[in-house]
Parts: sequence; C-alpha cells; structure tokens
Amino acid sequence: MEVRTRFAPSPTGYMHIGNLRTALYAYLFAKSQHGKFVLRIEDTDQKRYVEDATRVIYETLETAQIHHDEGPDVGGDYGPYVQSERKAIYKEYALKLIEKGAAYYCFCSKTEDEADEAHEGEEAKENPFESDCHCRSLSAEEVQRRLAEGQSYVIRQKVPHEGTTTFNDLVYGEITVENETLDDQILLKSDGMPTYNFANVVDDYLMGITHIIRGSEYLSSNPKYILLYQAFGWDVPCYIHLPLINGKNPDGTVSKLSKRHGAVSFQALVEEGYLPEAIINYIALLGWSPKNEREIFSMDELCEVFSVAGLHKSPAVFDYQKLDWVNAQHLQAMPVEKFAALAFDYSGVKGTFLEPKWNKLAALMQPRVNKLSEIPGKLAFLYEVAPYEVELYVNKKNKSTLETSVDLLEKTIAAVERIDRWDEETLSEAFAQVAADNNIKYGPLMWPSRIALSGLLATPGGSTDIMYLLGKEETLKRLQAGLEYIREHQ
RNA sequence: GGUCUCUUCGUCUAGUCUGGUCAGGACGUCAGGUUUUCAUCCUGGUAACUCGGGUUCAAAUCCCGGAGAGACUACCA
Repeated sequence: MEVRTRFAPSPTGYMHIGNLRTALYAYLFAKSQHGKFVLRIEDTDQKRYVEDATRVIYETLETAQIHHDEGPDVGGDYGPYVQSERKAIYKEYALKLIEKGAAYYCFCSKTEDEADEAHEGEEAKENPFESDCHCRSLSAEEVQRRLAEGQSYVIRQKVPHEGTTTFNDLVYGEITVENETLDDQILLKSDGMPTYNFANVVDDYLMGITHIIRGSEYLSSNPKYILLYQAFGWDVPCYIHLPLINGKNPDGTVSKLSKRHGAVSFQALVEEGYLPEAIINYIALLGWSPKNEREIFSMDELCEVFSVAGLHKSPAVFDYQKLDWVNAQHLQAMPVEKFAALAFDYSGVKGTFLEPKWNKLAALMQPRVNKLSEIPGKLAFLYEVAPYEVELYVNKKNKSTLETSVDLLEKTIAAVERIDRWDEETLSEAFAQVAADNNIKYGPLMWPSRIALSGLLATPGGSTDIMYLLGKEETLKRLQAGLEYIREHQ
C-alpha cells in the first residue's frame, strides 16, 4: 500500500519551527517510502483565523523545499483540502456516530464562567460537563423535542466507562489507558464546525492517510481518536509522534520553544539571514539522527537517509549556536558567486562606494559569517572609523609600540603615495618590498596600518584588502589620521 | 490533582533491542599551531550514562523501586 502522510497546520499567520519540523518529517517519511505528502489546512477555529495565513503556509513550504503532492492549491483526488469547506462532511459523520451509539447531543450551554475557568486552568478543572451533564443519557424523544425547539447543541463523543484502549506508536511503542480516564470530548461545536479532535480523524481516514505524524502533545488524547476509529469500524493508521522542541531560558531552565527564546518562526529565521536549507538541515537533526557522524545534509540527501528508527523520544533543546554553525557550513559550501548574489541584499552596500567592489568583498565575507545579517555590522568600519583606543597599536606579538607604529605608518604612507595601479596584487607587492627594504616582517609592518584603517582589532581581510576596498584617497586620509592620533597620545 | 510520556557531556546525539571498546562524534568552550589581524584550517584538552536496589564473572544496556521534568486534562489545534 502506498504511504500517505499529511501536514495539517492551522492558519495562524506564521510557521513555528516546531510545526515546520513536523512537516519536514512527514515529508521525508513519505518521500523515503516513495509515497505521497498531503497538505491540509485546519481552519475550523473561526476566532483564530488570520487573513493571508494560508499564503504564509504555502510560501514557507515552498521556500523550505517541502513540496506537497496534494493540497488546496495543487488539488488532488481527496479534496477539498481545507476543513472549513468540509463542514457538511463532519456533520454527516457525527450523525453516523450518534446512530452507532458512540456520540450524543449535548445541550449544555457554555457560560462565560466556564470558558474563563477553562483558560485559567489552575486547579485543572475536571471536565465542567462531566459531573452535571445528563445529556449522555437523554431519551431519543427528549433529544428530538429539544432539537425541534431549536436549542443550541454540540455533539460529544460517548466514551465507554469501562475497558482500556491500546495503540502502538512507531516512536513511543505501545500505550494503553483506562477508558474511564478519558472525557466525552466535543466533536462538533455549536457553530457546526468540528473540533480538531474530530476533524483530524475523519479527514485522515477519508484522505487515506496511512501514517499520522505529529507532535507528542497529541499522545495523551490519541486513545480517544482510536475509539473513534473503532466506532466507525475503520482501520487504525500507523502513528509517529514526535518529541517536542524546547528553548533554553536565561536562568538555565528549559521550556517549550517560544518567542522569548529568540526567533522561532521560519520567516523570522530567514530574515535573520539563515538559509532555508540550513534551517531544514538543523531542525532535521533536532529529534532525529542518521545514526552516523554526518551532520550536513541537503534536502535530497535527507530524503534518502531518513528513517523512523532514528527518531528520538525525548525533547530537544533548540540551540542557536549550533544553527549558526550549520548555517556557516552551508554558506561556505556554496560557490562564491552564489554567496555574493544572496548576501548582496543583506549587505547594505547597494548604492555605496562598495557596490562596485562587492564581489571582492563577498569573497572576504563568505568564510567569516555565520548568518547574512551579520554582514552590515562587519562592514561598518569601511564607511567610517569608529573612535578607538590608541592602545590598539600596541601589540606584543608583532612587537608593535606607539613609537614603531609612527615609524611604520610614515613608511606605509610613503609607499602608498608611490603606488599608481590600485589593485590587490600591486599593493601586496609594494608592501612586501617595503618590508624587505627595512628588514622587517610583513605582519609587523601591516599591524599599525590595519588599526589606522579600521580602528578594529579584527577585520574581514588584511590591510591590503582594506586599502583596495577604500581606494587610495581614503586610505591615505585614514593613515594620516591614525598617525596624528598616535602623536597626540605619545 | 488525574492520565500519559521522557531521563547519556552545558547543547544535539551514537551506543540500549542482541549486557563485555578508557562511553564515540558534533556544537560550545579552553590551550597550542598555521594565517600580516580576525575568521577559516590543524592539533590537543574540557565535560555525561537521574538516583537506589537486584540479576550477572561483567550493566548506560536486563528487572524492580524512587526522584525530577514535560505533555494533556478548551465549543484551540
């Protein structure tokens, strides 16, 4: 039988990294089994609906290279793929369940109080309906009478009070619970929309989903879904529940990954300058292991090596430092032309004197950045030298002092003034000559000029690279300024 | 509270099924080297089996118990 998996996000307006990972695993599993990957939009919560949110989902999946075989935008044989368009279907199946005695009408009205309490959730209210709701045992006549009166109702699942329910999860193994611990959850809301708990079961069945892949937060409600499958007489699909993703708090504790930990949506990460393929690569490794020591993968490679056996049970902590490293690996692996094109928009050099020399600059940046958003900060000194300590000229390793710096800067300035052809090769050769003439090494010679040119201890590229980028005029200006600065402090 | 789940370096993890390498790799970090600086790169160091029993010649691995953590307990998904 062909494997079919699905990703079923609700349109909230942004893609949490945990959701994206779920989509990724569902996609990888389907592709590794030569099966189909389906996208379904779960928009049954009218209150939560965000305009354009479905567009965000499409764009994210597209950018992340997670391609669905069926979905609202690409079609397929199991549509519609948007739950709000399937409203009639859920009603039909809810009614079937009532006929089978596995569900019932409930006429209890939700009050403000109950709604509030449910949200505060302190004392973990037992189901507010459970104790005082008699709808479960209403006679057929009574139900008909109330229906005829037009009373508002919901349809609840009639969970058996006895026995146990067992299911098998490919990651967590066999799980059994006592039915009496399960509540009569709402299947159909009073607005006629299904709850997630009902819609996902009906849709997964109707859409022929063979492997249900989702977060482990659904593990404890899964027995109720199993009961639904059993009531309908449907075959139960395979389950693959995924461990959660946590974030590290400033105090060292760990909690569910949220905005307080940093960027947690795919879009935000991309805006920060992380490559989509690097994000995918990194999150693939959060809760899954190829079981060897390889860490850098392309999407195609992930499809090849992905296996359920490598999935983990315990939650993982999202580590921005490691993401930086993975991103840097991807950045460095790409051709320099591609890097230059990609980084250009982040660099801020457009329209500045650096734009014509961007290719040279990009080559300097490529091995030095973890993420593209770091680039402007690393280039700032090229536009203007920020105030710096004169002590930067003093460096033990290069035997550099204020006195030697004055001397070397004077020699450097003289050399620069003699140079006509302003290219990197000529510059290097000229200074190699200066070093030889004065019987000093290249490194110590260039130390003070780099400080004067940048005001920084660390710069992308060496002195001659900076000179080339700045041009002769600006180079001389900065060298002179550096010279005067030292003299003032001698 | 109830139900379910989880537990190897600071972090991601290999090893657990089929007991037997100084518990391996990566990120981070520290030290050294290369590099005109930084980065890259190279070398080395750092650091873990939640605890307690039991089985065994031998336990991260099998069994029992405790502890801690998380999820769920919504007319949200």
